[in-house]
Amino acid sequence: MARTQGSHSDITGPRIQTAALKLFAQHGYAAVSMRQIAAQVGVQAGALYNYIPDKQTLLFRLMQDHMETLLDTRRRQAGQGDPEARLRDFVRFHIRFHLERPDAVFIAYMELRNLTPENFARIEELRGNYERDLENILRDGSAAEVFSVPDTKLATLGVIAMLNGVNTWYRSGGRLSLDEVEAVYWSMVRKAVAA
Amino acid sequence: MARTQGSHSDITGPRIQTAALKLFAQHGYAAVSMRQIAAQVGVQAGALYNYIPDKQTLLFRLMQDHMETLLDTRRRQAGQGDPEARLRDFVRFHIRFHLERPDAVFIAYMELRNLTPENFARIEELRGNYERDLENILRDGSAAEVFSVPDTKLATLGVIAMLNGVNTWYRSGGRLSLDEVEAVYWSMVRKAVAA
DNA sequence: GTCTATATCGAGATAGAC
DNA sequence: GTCTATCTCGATATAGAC
Repeated sequence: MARTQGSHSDITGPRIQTAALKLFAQHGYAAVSMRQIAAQVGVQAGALYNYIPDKQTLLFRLMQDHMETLLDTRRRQAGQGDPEARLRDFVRFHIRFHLERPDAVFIAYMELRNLTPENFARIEELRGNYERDLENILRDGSAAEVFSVPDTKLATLGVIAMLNGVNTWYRSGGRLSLDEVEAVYWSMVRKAVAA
Repeated sequence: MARTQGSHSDITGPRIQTAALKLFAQHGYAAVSMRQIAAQVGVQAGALYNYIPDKQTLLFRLMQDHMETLLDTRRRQAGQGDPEARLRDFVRFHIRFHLERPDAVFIAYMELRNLTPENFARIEELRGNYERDLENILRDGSAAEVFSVPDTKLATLGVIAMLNGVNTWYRSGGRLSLDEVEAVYWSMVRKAVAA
């Protein structure tokens, strides 16, 4: 029988994360109230505080989970081979991973300024780890003279910025398939860093 | 003599815009109160409403002013010549213009979702005008076979995304001068679209 | 673990005196 | 044109019953 009260600890926790992710991405962290999140989950606002100490921690955990999933997934999938193959692999991975979770990506990007300084520093450290991955590929390729970039750090930031742009316009079912998008961006990245 | 009351219509209007620009960029539109803006200006909150009908209109005007300044400045400075010269000119202009006003750029990018649908559509139209400028350069260059891009529209978005990234890390007095940054990005863009 | 009720606070916007 | 005072609303977070 349906009940409107009772214990749901197993499902309420994840549902809070999911609801907050969606609402923060849609309206922004500061514009979303705890009441809205609770309504989306189907509980009263007070019940949220059984799962999170406060709103700030909720935001931080969303961003931390996202960044750690990014790093873990990348670590497991990262290919070997020559620098060009590794770069191609990175481009493909980055586009695909980010297109699969647009809400989390959007939040991890747009809500940095709503983190406390301590939380901000922790997220930035994770982001730095990810960027170093690409930077190493570009440095190895430059050393092997298969790439020629005027500045390894700027090339890293430039490539990531270009790839991040995909999330702002791509919609599945649009003019281009995911494979086509990957091919187009790989073509531009490859040429941009080519010797 | 100093006075704490009286008429200041000539200066209060611009000061509201300046204060709002700074505060919105720093904390986000939704997180900034009208009282904060008023305090920065040096008036009481009620006085703001002699200049703006509401907070939403204040945000919209900031973004509209920014986009129209972008389009006007570009129109006056746009160079002629072959597609490669025009592309180089665009890259240089884009980086320089955007680095000169980081707060306005940040807001025009991050606060789109806080606009009403009508205001959003008007800003997006202005942004489309700017993107078409670059798109025409890439199309002309492809037709002349000095460029080779797999998809003109995606190349446009890719280049702009890459260039926008500069604003996230550049600080004057840092490792690279503005001229060096322009040279590095021009090198990457040129190669990315080269035939 | 969730509920209802509430404490405390600050938001956007307006009214009317000066 | 700016002030003070205030209306109305909703925010985060907590307390205690069930």
